[in-house]
Amino acid sequence: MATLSQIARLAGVSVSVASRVLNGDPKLRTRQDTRDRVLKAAKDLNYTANYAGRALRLARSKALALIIPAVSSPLFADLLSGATDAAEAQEYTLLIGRSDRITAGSDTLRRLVGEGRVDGFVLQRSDDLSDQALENLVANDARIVLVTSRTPGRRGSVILDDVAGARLATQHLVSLGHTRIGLIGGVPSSDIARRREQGYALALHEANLRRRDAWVRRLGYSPEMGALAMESLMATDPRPTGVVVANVNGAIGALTALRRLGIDVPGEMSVVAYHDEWVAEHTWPPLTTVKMPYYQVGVQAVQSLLSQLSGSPPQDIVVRDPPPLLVQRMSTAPPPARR
Amino acid sequence: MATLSQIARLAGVSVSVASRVLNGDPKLRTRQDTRDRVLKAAKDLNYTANYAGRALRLARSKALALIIPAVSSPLFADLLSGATDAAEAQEYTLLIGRSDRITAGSDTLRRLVGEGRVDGFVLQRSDDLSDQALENLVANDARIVLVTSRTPGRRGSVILDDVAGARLATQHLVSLGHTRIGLIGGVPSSDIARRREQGYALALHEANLRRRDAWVRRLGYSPEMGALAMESLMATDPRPTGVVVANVNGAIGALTALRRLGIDVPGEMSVVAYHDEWVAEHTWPPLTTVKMPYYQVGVQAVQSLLSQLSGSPPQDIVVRDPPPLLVQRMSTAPPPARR
DNA sequence: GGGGACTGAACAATCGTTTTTTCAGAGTTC
DNA sequence: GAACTCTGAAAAAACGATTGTTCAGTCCCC
Repeated sequence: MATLSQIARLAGVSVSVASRVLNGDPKLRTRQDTRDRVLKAAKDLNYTANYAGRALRLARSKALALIIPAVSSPLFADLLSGATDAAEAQEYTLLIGRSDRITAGSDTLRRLVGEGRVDGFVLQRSDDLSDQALENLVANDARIVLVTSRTPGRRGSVILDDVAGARLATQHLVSLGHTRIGLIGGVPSSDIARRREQGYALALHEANLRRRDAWVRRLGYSPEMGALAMESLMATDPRPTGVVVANVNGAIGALTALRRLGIDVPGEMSVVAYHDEWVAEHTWPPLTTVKMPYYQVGVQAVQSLLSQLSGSPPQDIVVRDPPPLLVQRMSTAPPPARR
Repeated sequence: MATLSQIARLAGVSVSVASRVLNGDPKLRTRQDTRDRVLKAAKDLNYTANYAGRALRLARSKALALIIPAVSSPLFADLLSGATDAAEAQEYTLLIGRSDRITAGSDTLRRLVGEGRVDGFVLQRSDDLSDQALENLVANDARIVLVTSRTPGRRGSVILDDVAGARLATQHLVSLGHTRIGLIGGVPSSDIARRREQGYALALHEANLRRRDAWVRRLGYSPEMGALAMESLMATDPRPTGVVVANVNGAIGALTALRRLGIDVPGEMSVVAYHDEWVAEHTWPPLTTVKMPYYQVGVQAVQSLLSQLSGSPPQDIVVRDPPPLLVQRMSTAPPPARR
């Protein structure tokens, strides 16, 4: 590739002038024809500023990392899109990494920033990464924004309005007439799971319904865990007539379990899932879900990170716009007539 | 972060010695205690070599880009894992990008390499990117390996044994006794789609079965297209009793269409999909698929790219190991009794 | 016509590495 | 003891970009 000095030589100017013209330095005084010569030379040689040279000089890479637990879940598509769009808008490059590789001993995060490969990162930690473990993994001064979860301390975060989302899902079942409503939630150590459970409890409370521990499972968000949880929930007596599953992938597993058990959905059991993704349209029955503004989380996370990079203190943001949206499909219906 | 010169100062040596000790330069002659002092200093200061400085000096970024069409499809999880593992093994960083953003006018690819951000990339182009368009998008000397598709010319490629895979899927239906077997394939302009159709045709030919154009659809690999194709296939008379869907996401859409039409799977219609992914276990009925060695494609692609970077000529690789594997679930069965 | 202000650019330092080259001193050889 | 060779390390250049400083010329003014 062409370098700045080649441009300068071709244009018959010094490197500094070339650099300033190309960067539009307002403090540069130059004749129009000099400027034109530089621009033409850059165009002719198809100039692109070398990334390493610039990064070295500026001590900034203009790159961010987005670390998410399961790149393969369609769920993250929105988050990814949002983050990409926001990064692109500021001419930042986005590196995507998997947080399932970020285990306690790993130095990936530290290195990414330590080497100056990225200026900061957006991290969605896996559920089993504790606050303490997290702090051990990153440098104290690392610029980082957590998404969907929080950590005590001075890190920034962007989370969903989990309480409102889970509440909406629960309210949907309530409004269909369900009175025995279960919850398949995340692992208890996760603040996300706690907020969703809170929303569930809130909706029950508002409807004067009894919240029974026997109807709550806290295993995690994978299809396998969803299936397991649903099976054990079906073994309770009386069993719930409707279940809120705090993650769509878990809900997909839950549907599979119900099918194995020969329980009709939504005839005998209604299922509503937290989060929406394309697969939810193609399950049987198609899943009723609560769509959360995941795209906006991606956007906000990157924006918040960038503002941290330019000196602002870390912020804790809750994305409430657009609000949680009930996507009604076919997995929910009024409860069966009392037996 | 600590710099090399800080290490050197702390260890009481010159920068050059510090650098060579840390890089294990075999040509360096040094006393053991000098070496020890350097290593200790590096450890104490928690030294990580600055990425930009190194990249600038070496004119290599030690980063690769993996560009795939739909990051959100679970299908790509394996490819991604393979590529990540292979890159990590060589201490390369992997950037993940979306090729749905790579349209004709885009200069992303050119810039990525032009800026020196990555040394080369692995590209799975979207189906609508022609060979010509592709060549326009990348610099002539860019190091690039195409995955799952090929291009005439001197680019490297790593593809699946699509003929064998599609043949296996078709053979499965044949062995169940189907004689009227349809194909829902990719768009005709894609070489991938052509190879899969070839495998389908081959299996039919081997079984002395008639291949009917009316039973072949070529719309693409999305759930929507799969659904559309299946609907139109069901309108033929006689209709096929089994269909090979050349992509699992399309097959998911096809199942949805069949459900809408009230056609029983596998009672009235068998569906076998090309490619496996976790969602296939959770559709209704669970999809019988042919699992292709996508992980290995990721590994090989990165390895092939790295060998290109170290001077070898581009290779065209077909991954045959492990061979296509039939994952039998519940969407296939013998054809209904003749009416 | 000499001093000052302005114009339009060049000069030079710097970022952190890597790597070739140079070099001082100690040891060896004849 | 002069001329080597080794040893162990320092010096210096280079990668490509940015940016504060310097500088040569021109114009204006009194």
